[in-house]
Amino acid sequence: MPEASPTPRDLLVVAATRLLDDGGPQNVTLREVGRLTGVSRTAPYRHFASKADLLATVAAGELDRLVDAVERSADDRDPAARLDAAMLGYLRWARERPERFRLVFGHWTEENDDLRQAAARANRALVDLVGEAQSVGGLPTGDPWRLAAAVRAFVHVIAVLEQNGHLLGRDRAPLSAEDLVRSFRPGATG
Amino acid sequence: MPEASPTPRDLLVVAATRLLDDGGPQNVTLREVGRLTGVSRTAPYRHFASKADLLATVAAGELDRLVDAVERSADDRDPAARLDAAMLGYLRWARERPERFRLVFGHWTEENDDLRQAAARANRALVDLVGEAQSVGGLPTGDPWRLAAAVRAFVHVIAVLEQNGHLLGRDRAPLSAEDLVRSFRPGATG
DNA sequence: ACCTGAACACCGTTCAAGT
DNA sequence: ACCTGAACACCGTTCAAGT
Repeated sequence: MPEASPTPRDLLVVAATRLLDDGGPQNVTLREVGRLTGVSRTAPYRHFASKADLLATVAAGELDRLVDAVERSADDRDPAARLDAAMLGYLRWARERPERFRLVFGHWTEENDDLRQAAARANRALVDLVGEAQSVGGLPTGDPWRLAAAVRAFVHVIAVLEQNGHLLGRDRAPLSAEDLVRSFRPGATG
Repeated sequence: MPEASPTPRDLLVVAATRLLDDGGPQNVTLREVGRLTGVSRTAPYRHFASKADLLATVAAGELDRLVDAVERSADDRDPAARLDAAMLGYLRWARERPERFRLVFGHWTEENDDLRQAAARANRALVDLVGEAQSVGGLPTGDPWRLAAAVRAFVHVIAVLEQNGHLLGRDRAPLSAEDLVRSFRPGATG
């Protein structure tokens, strides 16, 4: 069966994502989003309540894609290596799409059902990965939700630090984000 | 001797900081900064090249204050507790001034000499604290610069995670940022 | 169900001119 | 050394009106 043809709404999201990649949320203007999709500059208001709502929709979609990318990174790995591979996949996604990464975890969006559901899905996927790692002995036992929070915090922090240049040395070699991630060996999480 | 009376430039920075606290960088408009200080809306351009330059100046000043607050937190502590106290001071500063914290480490400013110098001072202060902790056995030996980078990364990450709500659980108790900071016990740092 | 055009209240920035 | 006022090219958002 053929691809469902994209709705006007989908086209607006695609255009907004392009503008986001080009220059961050400030570069996303509803007027330009309209122009890029061949409609007037007020047409986006037929589909989104505001610019913040449009950005929240973009963020929800990108969070889903982040989860997909992380899960693909873990595929085809032996069980012991899956969590490490997933963390490296997260890091790579953040590095290759810095503006989307900042949008997803930043303060540009509004409370929005799409975004809340995407966040819930993302958390569920991570808890599954962590539970799996526990079952093959790659992580200590304990509340998987709590351990997943630690994993998420750790890898997220590394990604943020790398984006903000905190890992760079001026006269010495930069710290490797990948090395830092691979060094993650949590103790008990009582 | 009396306080040096604030220059027009200082007043603009104060007004910008107030607007920043109230609503983030988007809430800082040069027009309103001018109005708050009793000058016209284009007067700020006599002192700053652009809005980004004004924000970079604010960021430089706030980074200095962050360093001051961190050093005050470490004062009057026995040597073994100084580094922990400093990290908790960093955390508290970030929590109490979220907009300034995001500005200092965010992407709203321009390359700017004030900001570069403030960053250099901040790093020097942290390397000193780490060297001191090493000398009393509170941290493993090794390149202090490299270890300082790890400390900075760790505490910064905790602060970011807390601000972004990554430490909250829906049905369970939130992770304590303070507990996480106190759990920082680095191993060898290659 | 989707779009348009005019309008309102804002922005950052430049520039000629003033004291 | 510092400030003003007019102007330009933008914004997000609303609304009456159209198909």
